[in-house]
Amino acid sequence: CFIRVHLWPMKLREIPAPDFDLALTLDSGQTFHWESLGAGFVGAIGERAVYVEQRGARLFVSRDGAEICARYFALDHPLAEICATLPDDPAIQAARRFCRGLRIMRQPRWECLATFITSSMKQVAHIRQISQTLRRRFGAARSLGGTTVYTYPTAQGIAKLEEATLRDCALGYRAKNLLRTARLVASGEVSLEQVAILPDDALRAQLCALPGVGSKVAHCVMLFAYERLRAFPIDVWIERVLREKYFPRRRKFRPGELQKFSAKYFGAHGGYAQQYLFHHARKTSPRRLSARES
DNA sequence: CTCCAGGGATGAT
DNA sequence: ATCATCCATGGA
Repeated sequence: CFIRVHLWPMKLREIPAPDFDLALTLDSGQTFHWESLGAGFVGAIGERAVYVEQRGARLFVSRDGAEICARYFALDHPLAEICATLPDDPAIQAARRFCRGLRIMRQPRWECLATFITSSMKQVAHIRQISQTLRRRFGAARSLGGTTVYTYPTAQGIAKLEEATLRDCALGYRAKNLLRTARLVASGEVSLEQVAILPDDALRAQLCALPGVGSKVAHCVMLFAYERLRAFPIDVWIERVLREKYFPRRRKFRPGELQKFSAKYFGAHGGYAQQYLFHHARKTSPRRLSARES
């Protein structure tokens, strides 16, 4: 099977992908570097450049990326079973309908951690811009189908830089946090691989010890890079959803109270519930464009 | 112009 | 223990 992408024809391999929506998953705020190309997308999965295109319940993937893609997009997650364990309330029902085929991906640890350190108080569009700038300036170039994709810079690569160099990438105050965390990881003082054996609470504590990592970022990294499907990141969107849909009368919440409620209420696959609620809210929220209706 | 964004760290009550 | 403030930057 061939497809012509840009200049060069590329050999593709087909893999089954039932209950999966590629475009939806790539647009759900988990990763920030995939680019639309032709009928599909190009991006890097770790050190490898990949082209992937969906036709119905099948993916067509650049030749050496099939297994990597299947793992990256978590095509083995039993989505129907996972969804069956989520609470069956109106908010979840609406979010599930809207997010059919959205999967929680398995991302490389450092790349996910670093990206979410740079995500603090940033819109998705700008997180993408920061990710691409870091990749183009400090990552490795890989040519694919006539275009070039860039890997995410390693911790060692970031650790060598000066803070001012990172600030030039529009990182703002996040530059210091990214640099300090990169140096901790690059020096081996912290091993992102070794902490993977820890139970949820201990893993979260280790992640929160890193500069620029608090509760929200730690939950994101646990969910997107450590297969902790219980993790429930609470950002401004999710807090809004929880307040409106589950506590419409309440005003005050003690710190951690919503986190605790979510852990108990959404359960073992709460991360899926969170991602569905997040994406549904973000994509359907009324885009206030200073309504002039006079 | 103002408001806000997949927050975190710090210091004051 | 909770709360207030600051931190940079760009899109809407």
